[in-house]
Amino acid sequence: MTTQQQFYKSLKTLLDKMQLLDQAEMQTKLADFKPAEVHTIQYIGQHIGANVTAIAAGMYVTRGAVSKMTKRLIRRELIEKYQSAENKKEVYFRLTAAGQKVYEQHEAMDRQHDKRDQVVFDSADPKQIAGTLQFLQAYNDHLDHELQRTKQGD
Amino acid sequence: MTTQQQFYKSLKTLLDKMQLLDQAEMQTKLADFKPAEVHTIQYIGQHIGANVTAIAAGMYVTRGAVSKMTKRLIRRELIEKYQSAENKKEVYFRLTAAGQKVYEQHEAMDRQHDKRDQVVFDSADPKQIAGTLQFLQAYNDHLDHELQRTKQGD
DNA sequence: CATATTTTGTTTCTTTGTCAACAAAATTAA
DNA sequence: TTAATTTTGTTGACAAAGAAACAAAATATG
Repeated sequence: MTTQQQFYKSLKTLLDKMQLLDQAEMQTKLADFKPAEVHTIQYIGQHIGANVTAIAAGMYVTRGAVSKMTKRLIRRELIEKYQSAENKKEVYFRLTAAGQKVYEQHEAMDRQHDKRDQVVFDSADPKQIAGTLQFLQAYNDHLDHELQRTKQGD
Repeated sequence: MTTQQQFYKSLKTLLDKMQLLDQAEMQTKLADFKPAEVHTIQYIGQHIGANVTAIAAGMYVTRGAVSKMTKRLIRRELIEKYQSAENKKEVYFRLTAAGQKVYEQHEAMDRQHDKRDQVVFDSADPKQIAGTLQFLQAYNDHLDHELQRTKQGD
């Protein structure tokens, strides 16, 4: 296996495992809400005033997916939609009080996960961590360019 | 944003972007096959003799998902199922000639992706890459322990 | 300004996966 | 060995996301 393949596999399984752990906890602590609902609430909470297209781009899903999910969250009174006077096409969202509560519960869970994995960061060489972040950033930048290229090139 | 949060976000978006790029290419080069079909063919090609449960564990999906997907691949004559004399309960799979062809096409694509991203590995300090792999491995090991713990603990 | 083009959001249909219930086989316990 | 338990694979109902077609609004172009 090449270094690249090893890197990819490590990355992939790491996230798979995180998701497995997170999901198990979510089912107990936020049982009334589907993972995708919580995920969307989190994104809206962190990006107030984002429209459907922006949320879709940020979450790497289609606008259709966001449209459906926000509709559901509105029905469940976890978010509100609003529009501006200048632009009657775009739709923006904000959390309701109930949504804010879910948001905060999820944030608390996130901090709990950070604590759970703190030992990994504590026992690693700070230089190694910094190097890892730097490498991930470089890879991300490269893929941004590639995505840009495919958008134009085809 | 803490280092951990930064790390997680980088990881997540990196894989999102990879998937975006890969999917676009798959739709042109392996248009007759759905992404999940190709993915399963790849796993079976790399793990000959794996049963449903093993495939599910390896791909981080449920046995139900594997059962349905393998059924479809058998119908499309891309894989074959077989059983052993010793164990009449477990079901194993192997690629047909047609499946092998898809497998090889996908492997070729993978090598192409490696080439596409080679520049990232070439321009990074080898020590940084090694450190990154090491850190990812340490994190993976930690999560394996955590998963073990939750399986016992609840 | 008027028209063509693009952007934005929604909807329908399809794909993919989970969960839970189940039957058959294998394993463990009595 | 027989009975209880666990493992394995399958199925049906349902959840979530993608793709494509569409209408309304905004923007660009002549």
